[in-house]
Formats: sequence, structure tokens, C-alpha cells
Amino acid sequence: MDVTAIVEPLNEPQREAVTAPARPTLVLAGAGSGKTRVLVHRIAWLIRVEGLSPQRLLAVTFTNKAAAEMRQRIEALLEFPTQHFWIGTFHGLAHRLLRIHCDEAGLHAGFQIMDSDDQLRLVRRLLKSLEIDENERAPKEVQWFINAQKDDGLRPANLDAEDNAGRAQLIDLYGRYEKICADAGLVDFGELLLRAKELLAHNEAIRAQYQARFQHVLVDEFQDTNAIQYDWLKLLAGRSSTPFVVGDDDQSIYRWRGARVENLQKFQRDFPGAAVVRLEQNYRSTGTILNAANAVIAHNSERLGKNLWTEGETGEPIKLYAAFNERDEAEFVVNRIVDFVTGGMRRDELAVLYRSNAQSRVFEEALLIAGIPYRVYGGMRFFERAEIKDALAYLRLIANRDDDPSFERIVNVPTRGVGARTVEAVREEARRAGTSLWRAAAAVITAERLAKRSSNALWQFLRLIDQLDEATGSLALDMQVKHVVNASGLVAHYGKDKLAGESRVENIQELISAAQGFLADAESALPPLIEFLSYAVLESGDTQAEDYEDSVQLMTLHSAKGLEFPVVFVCGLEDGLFPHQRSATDSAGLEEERRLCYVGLTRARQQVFLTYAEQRRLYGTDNFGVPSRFIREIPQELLEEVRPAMAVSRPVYRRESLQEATSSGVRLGQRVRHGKFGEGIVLNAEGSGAHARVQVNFERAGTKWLVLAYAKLEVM
DNA sequence: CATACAGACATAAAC
DNA sequence: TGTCTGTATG
Repeated sequence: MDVTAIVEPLNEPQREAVTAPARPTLVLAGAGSGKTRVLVHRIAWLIRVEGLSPQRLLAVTFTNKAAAEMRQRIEALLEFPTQHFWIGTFHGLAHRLLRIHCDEAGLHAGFQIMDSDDQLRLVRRLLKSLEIDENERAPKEVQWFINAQKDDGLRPANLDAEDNAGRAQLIDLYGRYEKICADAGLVDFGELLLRAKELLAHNEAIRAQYQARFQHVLVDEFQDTNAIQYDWLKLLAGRSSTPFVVGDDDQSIYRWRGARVENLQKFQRDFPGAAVVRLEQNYRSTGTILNAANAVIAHNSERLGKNLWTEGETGEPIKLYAAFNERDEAEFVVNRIVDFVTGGMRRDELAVLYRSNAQSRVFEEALLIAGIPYRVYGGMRFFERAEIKDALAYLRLIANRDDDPSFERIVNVPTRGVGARTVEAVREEARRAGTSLWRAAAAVITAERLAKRSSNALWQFLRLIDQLDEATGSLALDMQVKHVVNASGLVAHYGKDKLAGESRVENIQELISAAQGFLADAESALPPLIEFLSYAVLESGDTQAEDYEDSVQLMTLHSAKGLEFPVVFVCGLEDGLFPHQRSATDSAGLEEERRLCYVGLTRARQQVFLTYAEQRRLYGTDNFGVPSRFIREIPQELLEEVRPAMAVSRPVYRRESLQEATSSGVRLGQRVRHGKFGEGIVLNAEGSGAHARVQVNFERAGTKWLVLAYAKLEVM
């Protein structure tokens, strides 16, 4: 194969990155600048030109989708199968490492992975067993604490209570949680990474082995890495390997999930002499869209600095629509969609983006009325569905009787007469004897401490699991699954469901198909079932099956990252909604919101529509919105305001800012006193001068809108 | 033990 | 306002 195909289609900086000599390299790749292309061509270059054995490279992504895409594109370019390449997600690769070295990592050979749902259940049960009230200590908070510590690489022993009783309790819970996981042979997502990191950090032989093996380590979306992922990379790269990382600080939108943008700077410090390549030429959007995006992101102070440009056309101005309310906003968007579709555009070329999921409903209703097919991203994914998780719990219990969360999940599904009291007795025994629920159940039955009926029901359950194990031990994986879902009564149980029975049974059938199509790793010594169960957690499946028909795409700004559409609607641009109230309090949060806006704008190829609603019904109450500051950050000459024919209100960018509107000393959050209504807090404000109005929540009189000129509010 | 109702809650989400 | 969870009830 000739080198031309690898190098020819690249621009200068792309080529520089792809053909870079073997030294640490940081590629700052702007939106739409060919980031994936650079990674794919770099790998092709290393193999074809540098003669690197595929065995000796490691490529890491965040999502299975990205990993699959990379694989596919490498195969297309190299005409070469990639099954044996180490390309995968951080979690997938960590999992692989732990399976290979489970002894050294201190894990059971058949350890299983818990998803966040399983994790939360486990935390709930832990709190209950300690008789800690959920109102006093929210399970979510405990879960969040544990995950945050793991993301930072900290074990309970590394934590200091700092004379804080609440913190001390959290640390204690973290310790107990770890014990439960270890006993049940369970590993959560954070644990996969942390364990893998500790394995490399503490075991010199293994570390040396992988450092020597992986000459090149490539990382995608580097701005999304957390502390452990970074340490992991550093351990793996060692002195002899070459890290090649690609990222964009302007697209870092996952700080709340543990991501550390600082890792980009840290990389330059930890690998002195690292080459830095900037990809700034954009192949996606019009000049107008890029100028707008550049202008918005320029308001951020913490940046490495980058400016997107294009050789393409200027394109249409960005259209701005000020809707009366959220229904009007949706109607406007749907009318534009109808126009585009009538004009010959495919529906899946149109995307409606919003800040929070709750906003989708109004658009869905409007699209439904207009008879336009749409697809909403997000929501329940395949392997997260209750019927699927129940089926998997049976399989997990068959594989490992000590898997307490699975035991609890299915001990009475379908209902077999094992009630809450019976389960409580089993838990009690497990706590007393310090064993798993499975063993405790057997002990409770033997001790004859239960009513005969309960005892029998429990006995039936234990027998069922043993029987399923015996009956399926020698079957192929798909037959194993098929037998379990039928003989356990799960299919019959879900089939009875009047509302969703049909689809639930279909899903269970789908699980059997998935098992049928599952290719277990030939090198692995583990039973295929164990591998399949891990696969099910790590690859939790798409939200929805592939579109049957061409449909409009509805999703949050977060889930739009990495995608592109000819036409993009960014909706709900109101202060408090976008930027979101809960992120706008500190500058770091606000900057992340701004990056989110940047991500939204740069999704569009040809045309962007921005909308906001002057009034929005949210959680049952009306809110009067102020246009998002992000609108004002776009240069006016790039914007064109679309007004309904009857409109009378002023154009948004000439509208006085909130501060001017309330220059009389009344600010949001300000305490004020009114002659008649008493004291209250200013919630909202709009208009200016003689028309300026504020919304005040009075302690006694409730929420009221008042015209400042008349109300004679006293600032407190 | 299934269903009905009351009350809490509501940013984003990959593995 | 809608959804989800936990509890009360037949």
C-alpha cells in the first residue's frame, strides 16, 4: 500500500501530527478540524510507514461508539482487520487488564461489573442495614462521594475526616461499601479504573511488561480525562512509550463528571518537549457560524487559545427568534422544519438541541401534531431495562452465588412468595454470620426459623438457581440465556404486563439474540457467560434501535457533542436555563456553559437557529426569561432577528440588560419591602425604564409581578 | 401482592 | 407540571 492515501488527504497541521516523530504529542483539535481523521491516519502511518506491529499500540476513547468508529475507519484505510488491536474505552481496556491479571489485582476470577444503578441499590441497602435514614443521608450523595474519591484515586485509608462528623460517616460508608463489593466479587466503573491504575503502580513487573509492549499510546477526547485516567496513561506510557493525545479545551463540558481540562496543561509539564499541533481549519461550518462560535468562546479566560477558520462560504446569518413562550418556540422550530423538509432536506439533517431533557416534551408534542417523525436521544438504554437487568441477575447469580445485589433483585421476581419479612430474615442472618445472602438463605431454612410457607418459597428459589445452573452448564451461551429466561418464569411474568408486555418480551428475545451474536474472546479462559455479563454492563446498548425512518433529531447539547447536522436549532437561550442556574454561580461553571454553547454552534454545517422564550412554563409555574448572555456575545452583524408578523417588542440585542433594568437598586435575590405585601425576595426582572417590572416572592402574599415605577419597593 | 394515591423532586451522562 | 418512589389499601 502506498503512503499517499495516508498523507495525501491531510492539510499541513494534520500531516504534521500524523507524521510526527516518536515523541509525546499534543494535538489541539478544534471542532470539525478532523480530529478522528488525524487519529486514524496516525495509526495507519505508524503501522504502514513506521512498521509498528499493531500489538504495540494502544488507542483509548471514552465511548464504545467512538472506538467502533475508529476501528472501522482504520480497517477502511488499511484494508486490514483490527480485532486484535488494543482499541477501546478506558473502562473496557482497564477491564481487560484486570481480567488478565485478576490475581495480582486482588480480584475474584469471575468478578462482575456493576453499573451505576446496581451501585445505587447497593448503597441503599448498606444505609438501610446501618439504619441510617435516607432523608438524613441521601444514597445518591454517598454514591457521588464514593465515585468522586475513586475518580481522584483515593481509598478510604487515604481520606481524613477533618474533624467533620458528616465526612467521617461518608468515609466509613465508603469503607463498608468496598467490603461488600469485595465479598460479592463486584467492581463498579470507578473501581475498574482505579484498580487498573493501582495494578500498574504497585506491580513493577506488570508495569514494565506493558510499558515495553505499548510503544504508542493514543488518547481521544483528552480534555475529558479524569485524574486516574491521566495517571493511568502516564504509568502506561512510562519512559519508553510515546503518548499521542488529541483534545480540545474549548469542548470540555464534563467537569461535573470528574473531567480535568487541566490535564492538557499537565501533559505539557509532565512530558517536557512535547510537540503541540493546533488544528484550526474547520471543514464543517460556514464562516458565519465559526465567527459566532469564536466570538462566544473568546469570552472565556481559561483557554489555551485557538481560532477556527474555513475556506468555505460565509453562509446565512444566524437566525434568532424571540418566542412568546415555550409553545410558540416549538411552533416556530417545527414550522422551520416543515420549510426545510418541503425544500427537500432530509429530516435527520435537522437537529433540535436544548440544555435539559425536560425541554424535549414541548417539541415532541409539536412534532407529533405536525406529523413529523422524530427521535429523542437519551433515556433508558437496552441493558438498563428492568426485564433485561432481571434476566442478567439470574445469569449472574448462576455464575456467582455470592452476588448479593443480584440475589436481592430476583429472589421474588417473578413473585414466588418470598416476601419482605423473609428477605429481612435472610439479611439478618447474613449480617450475623458475615456471609452472603445465598448462604444465609440456606442457613435460615436449615434452622427452621421461618414459617413453613415462606421457608418453602425460599427453598424453591435456591433450588431453581441450582437447577438452572445444572441444566445450562454445558449449553451454548444463547441456549443458556434462553433456558434461563423461560424456566425462571421471567418471560411469562413480563408477558402478563398489559401495557408493555409485548415490548418487554421482545426485549428479552433480543437479549437471546445478543447472546447468540456475542463472540467471546477466544484467548480467554473464562466461561463465555462471564464475559457476556461484563460486556452487557460495559456496552449498555443504544438508547433506541436504529431509526426505521428518517426523523428529526432531538437531544441535549451534551449528547450532541461529536455530531454534526446541516441545520441546528439551539433552543431555550434564557439566563437560568442556558446558562443553567446551577452552573452560573461561579466563573468556572459559567465558562463550561459557554463551552457548551460553543459545542452547540459548531454542530451546524450550514445554518443555526437560536430561540428563546420570553415566558416559559417550568415545573408548573411561569417564568419570565431574560435572553441568555450568550446571545449578546455573538456579534450583531452575524445575527438576524426573525420576528412574527404581529410583533411589537424590541429587538433583543437592543434590550437593556438585566442590570440596567433594575438600576433602581433592586437586584435578583435582593430583599425588598412593599407597603401592602410586606417583605420578599426579587426573583425575576424584565423591561426597563417606566416599564421595568420585577417578580417578588413575598413571605406572606406569595409571588407577584410589580411595576417598579409604581410599587415603591424599599430595598432592605 | 397488585393497584392507587400522595408526596418529593426536577442539569448534563459515558462506562 | 409530569414523573417517579414509597406506602396504604383491598
